Amino acid sequence: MLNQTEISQIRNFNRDYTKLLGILNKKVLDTPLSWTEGRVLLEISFNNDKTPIEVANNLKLDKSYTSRILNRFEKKGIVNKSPSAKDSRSIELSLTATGQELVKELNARSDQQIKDLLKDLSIDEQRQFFQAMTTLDNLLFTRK
Amino acid sequence: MLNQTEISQIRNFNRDYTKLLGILNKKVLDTPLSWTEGRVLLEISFNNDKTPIEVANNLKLDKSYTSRILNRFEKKGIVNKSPSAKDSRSIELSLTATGQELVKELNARSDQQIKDLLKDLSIDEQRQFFQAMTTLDNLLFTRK
DNA sequence: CATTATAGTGGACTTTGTCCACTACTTTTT
DNA sequence: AAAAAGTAGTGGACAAAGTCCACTATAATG
Repeated sequence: MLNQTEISQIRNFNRDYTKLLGILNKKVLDTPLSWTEGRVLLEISFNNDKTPIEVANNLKLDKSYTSRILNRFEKKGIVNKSPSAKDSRSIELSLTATGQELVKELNARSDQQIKDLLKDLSIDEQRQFFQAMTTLDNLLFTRK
Repeated sequence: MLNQTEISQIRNFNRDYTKLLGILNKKVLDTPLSWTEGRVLLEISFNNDKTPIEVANNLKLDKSYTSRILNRFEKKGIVNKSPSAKDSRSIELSLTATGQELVKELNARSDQQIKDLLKDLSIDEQRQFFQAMTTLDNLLFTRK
């Protein structure tokens, strides 16, 4: 088991890392979308014909809140709502051309954010970074 | 330079990791404090006789917002305010016994959070985790 | 059928955070 | 020493983000 000092170091890292990502997000994400709106948009972009309730469940958002976000998106011409064939209580969401553009832009910005994160590292260090992150990912997520 | 796939992997990791920490925070932090309030409390706990403006600057919070949080803390008996000797516009903050207890509790919970994070890993894997995290920390923060 | 559950919506509200203006004091400039 | 400029803390007013509840319409279950 890890000792107290090591646990503190992990806590420090977590704090610093989330802070760093938060700062980069603030800087990079000067889009017309809030953070949650961005997540909703990306969630819809993953596969088409997603329903509002799926979005809400996957992102653990209140369904009422989600509904309002989607209304905004519709008003802004980012998503289309079409009645679901399977369940007439429900709705199928799809991105408009504008929405797809916005997704592209968000993705490009997120990529740039990562590049910024690594820009002061040498090629070799970037490889080390990637390797270490992959280790964490395997231990925490992938192997589950 | 890292390729597109690798960058995507990093983005995925970042998303998963912040999500994980967020969930743990929500679950663990069922204290009477919001996240920002927790940060303010810890900030005050680092060293005594900190002034409100120092707290606001260090945490990059609005000073007005900070002022309100501190008022709440005072009302709840978490911090004491005493007039600053050096600058009579200012205030020196200190934790009450209650406040110190709360800090202890927050720290214990944060430690527990880390332990929960690692609880499904073997000792050897925990060492791998720690090693990988240290590498990231060195590359991103410490060596700066 | 009758009951129970679910999808989406809007109203009302709370929490969180921002912006601005103000007072009281301090520091700097002249 | 007086005037000007800057700073610490506060409250009002507001905006943004998120929660809770009640409701309608439909679906699923027995």
